[in-house]
Amino acid sequence: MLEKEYYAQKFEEKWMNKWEETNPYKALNNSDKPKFYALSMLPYPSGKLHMGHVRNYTITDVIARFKKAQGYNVLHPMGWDSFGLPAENAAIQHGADPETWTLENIKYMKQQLKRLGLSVDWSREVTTCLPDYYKWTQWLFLQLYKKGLAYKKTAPVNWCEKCHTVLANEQVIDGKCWRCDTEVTKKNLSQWFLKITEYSEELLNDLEKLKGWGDNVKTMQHNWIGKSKGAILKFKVKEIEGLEIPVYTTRADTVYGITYLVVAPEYPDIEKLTTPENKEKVEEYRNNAKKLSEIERLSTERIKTGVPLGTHIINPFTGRVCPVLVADYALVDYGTGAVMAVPYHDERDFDFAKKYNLPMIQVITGDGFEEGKCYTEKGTLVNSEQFTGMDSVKAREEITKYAAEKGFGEFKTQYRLRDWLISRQRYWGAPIPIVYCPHCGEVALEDKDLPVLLPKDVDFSVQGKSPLATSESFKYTTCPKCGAKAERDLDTMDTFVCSSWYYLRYTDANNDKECFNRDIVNKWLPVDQYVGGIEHAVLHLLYTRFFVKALRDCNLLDFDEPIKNLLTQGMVLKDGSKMSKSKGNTVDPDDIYKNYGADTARLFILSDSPPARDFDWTDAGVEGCYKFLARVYRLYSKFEGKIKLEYNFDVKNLSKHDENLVRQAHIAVKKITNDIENEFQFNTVISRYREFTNSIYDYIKDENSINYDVLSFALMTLLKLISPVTVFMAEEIYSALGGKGSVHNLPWCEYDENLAKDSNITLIVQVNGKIKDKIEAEQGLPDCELEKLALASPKVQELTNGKTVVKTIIVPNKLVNIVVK
RNA sequence: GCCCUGGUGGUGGAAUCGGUAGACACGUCGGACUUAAAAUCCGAUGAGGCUAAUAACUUCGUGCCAGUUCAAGUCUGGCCCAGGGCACCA
Repeated sequence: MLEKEYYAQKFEEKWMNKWEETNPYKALNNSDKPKFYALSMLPYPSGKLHMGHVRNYTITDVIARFKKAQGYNVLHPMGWDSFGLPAENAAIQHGADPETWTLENIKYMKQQLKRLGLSVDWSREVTTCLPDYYKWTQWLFLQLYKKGLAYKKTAPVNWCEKCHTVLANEQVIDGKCWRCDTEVTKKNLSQWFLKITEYSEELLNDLEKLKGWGDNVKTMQHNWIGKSKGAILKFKVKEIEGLEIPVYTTRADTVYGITYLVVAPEYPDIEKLTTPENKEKVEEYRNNAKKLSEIERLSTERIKTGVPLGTHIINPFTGRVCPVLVADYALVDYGTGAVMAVPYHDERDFDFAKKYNLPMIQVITGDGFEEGKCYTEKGTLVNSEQFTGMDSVKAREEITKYAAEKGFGEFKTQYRLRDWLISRQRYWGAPIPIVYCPHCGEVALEDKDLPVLLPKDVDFSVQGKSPLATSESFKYTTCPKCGAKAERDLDTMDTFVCSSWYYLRYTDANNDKECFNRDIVNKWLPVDQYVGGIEHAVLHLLYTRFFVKALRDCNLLDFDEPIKNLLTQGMVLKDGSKMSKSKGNTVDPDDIYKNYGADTARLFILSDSPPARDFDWTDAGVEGCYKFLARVYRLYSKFEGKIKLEYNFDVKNLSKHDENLVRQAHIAVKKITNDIENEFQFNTVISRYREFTNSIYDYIKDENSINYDVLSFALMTLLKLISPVTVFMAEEIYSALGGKGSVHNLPWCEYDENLAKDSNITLIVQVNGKIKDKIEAEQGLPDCELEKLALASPKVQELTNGKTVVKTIIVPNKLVNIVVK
């Protein structure tokens, strides 16, 4: 029996528990049905679910349920990205064990997810901080290592003083730590890197294959990879025999305009290039540069400074002798760390040359060129000997060719992308499975030695070095090669390594022999629909693409891209601004479950805004959705006992009144199906629910004229349409009406194209493109009939009277436009 | 500076192909029911003009300016603004 009024709290938990017992959402690794892999970005177990999670997982859940109803074998898994700093910081602050803290959070949040009614196959749950998972993270690291894709090197790396660890380039946002906003400094450390740059070209080219990704994400990755085509040119140093300075340039066409050369303060040969009389000034300059923060140094506003080194280069094209200077506008880690300066045709060189009174030579001219002003556009070469008169774009090619022939240059493609630094000086991560032996050096562990378990006897409070160094039991081991006493690597891996392959593990989550079975992973991948936040555009979403390509080359799987379709959902705002604890405008999902039920939360978070846009959470909106659910529920409650699960009618014999409702049902099915298939426009889907519900209310206004077969058809259609969104209410109603099994196992509704439109049309009558009349007419009248109808309109006659009809435009079933003079 | 996304009522947002701009809601106002309130149900709601009028009619209206077209929120060109990304990248 249904209650008289909708009260979600009475039945939501009942169904949650029932589904827990029966696991109706189990995905099968062998099924005849076509597969559909619906994936959400896995949560970090921070303690409680927030509304961003609710939005993310509701979207994925509705997609998964829709596809299931359409007959797909759906894989919709969930897991925990559970290594990372917050657990460790909690350990430091409250003396808790990071593992206990994390697992407790998982337990709580898992309950919250279940309460949200997700159709997740929990038998495939993955927890990245547990040994049965990180064993395979370590194993995969070793595969990359063996393939030469993981290497250790000493380099200046990004250091966050607050997090006490290094960061990857992608984790530095505007010179600050992505996690805590602390300004990042540089440190020289020996660290592990993954060779993502080996895949620069493929990562860039394959973006084109990703038709199901938004342009915003693709452009971000495109910019991040930052490909540019140019040339390396080598300049002999006049004072030092055998020493050359190579530069990278995209403007080889301007070589005849070079008047000086600039090297970065960290340029390796800088000391050789400095003459004794300049030594003091140069060192002072370099020390100052070191002190400048990354943010200051990267500011384009800053006035450019530099000092001469005292040495010179000879321009091989002109024989001209040009001074070499150090200036911090040259960057050591891009190109060669040295820049050829052509002040007349480069803004930066221009500013710098003006400040220090360095000479300028014009070598390009073109439209908009002005004497004495910097000209950076394309044009025609001047003052360039045999290249004078050549188009500048062509000259780039020709001059580089010339340089190559003469042996002082070559073509060069440059990328901005850097290798991925994955060492972290923190405890709560997967240990790096490498040991250092005094005899054998760097040695990879063997498979049988995995996992390298995290030790418990650790002092978390150490700062500036890895906490693992404080564990004697962990630090010392024996060399797998020679058995001598050896030391382990004391860093852990970036958590983004763990999250780069979790969705592969879902396909075969309980396999304890392999990280995943090759056939199974090939079968499920690529992910058909991935849903998550845009903030991972150049983090997770780039790393994971690299990972799959690397694992393919390690011969572990057979596809090139992991994600076929990507939906990046917008943020959840509260009353127009970002939800945050400091502003005190957060909404706790538990409160919503308690006061309105999970169905209301699900319905509301999908309404109002399309998924990709930001969503504004308002109390009034929640209230409105709750009322709508109550309105739907009342329909079923009111007619309980009269609603038939099996109904029977022939549309041809129905009254206009009945036929109209049947049509409204078919229209609703058609539009809702299309809206979901067309970029998951759930906001309009929910509008259609309301429209169709309003139609049913219209239909029942006169209780005496109700045909219960027709009404049952409409109500059962509505129930099925709404079931992916309001999962509990749909099940409750279906069960109360005596439905067998679960409403969530019913197939999706079909529609009849002929019935999915109104029987009549409103013909729009225009005169000279302006609407003058609207006429009710039958569907499908021929053009000549429509024209007759339009011309018969009194208003049209009034307006055409005494004028000539030039032409008539007819759009079938829609519009007639009469053009008069 | 370069790139991406967007700009529609008081608000969130609708509008396959160029073909009724503002679906569906929120809000507001009014009505029914009620002793009263809540809930519910019904109705009005882009701006202006004309009007006794809520009827009829009419003008304007999708960031701005042009253009194409019988017809433009939608297409083309040029701008403006907002949000996001990249950037002393040579």
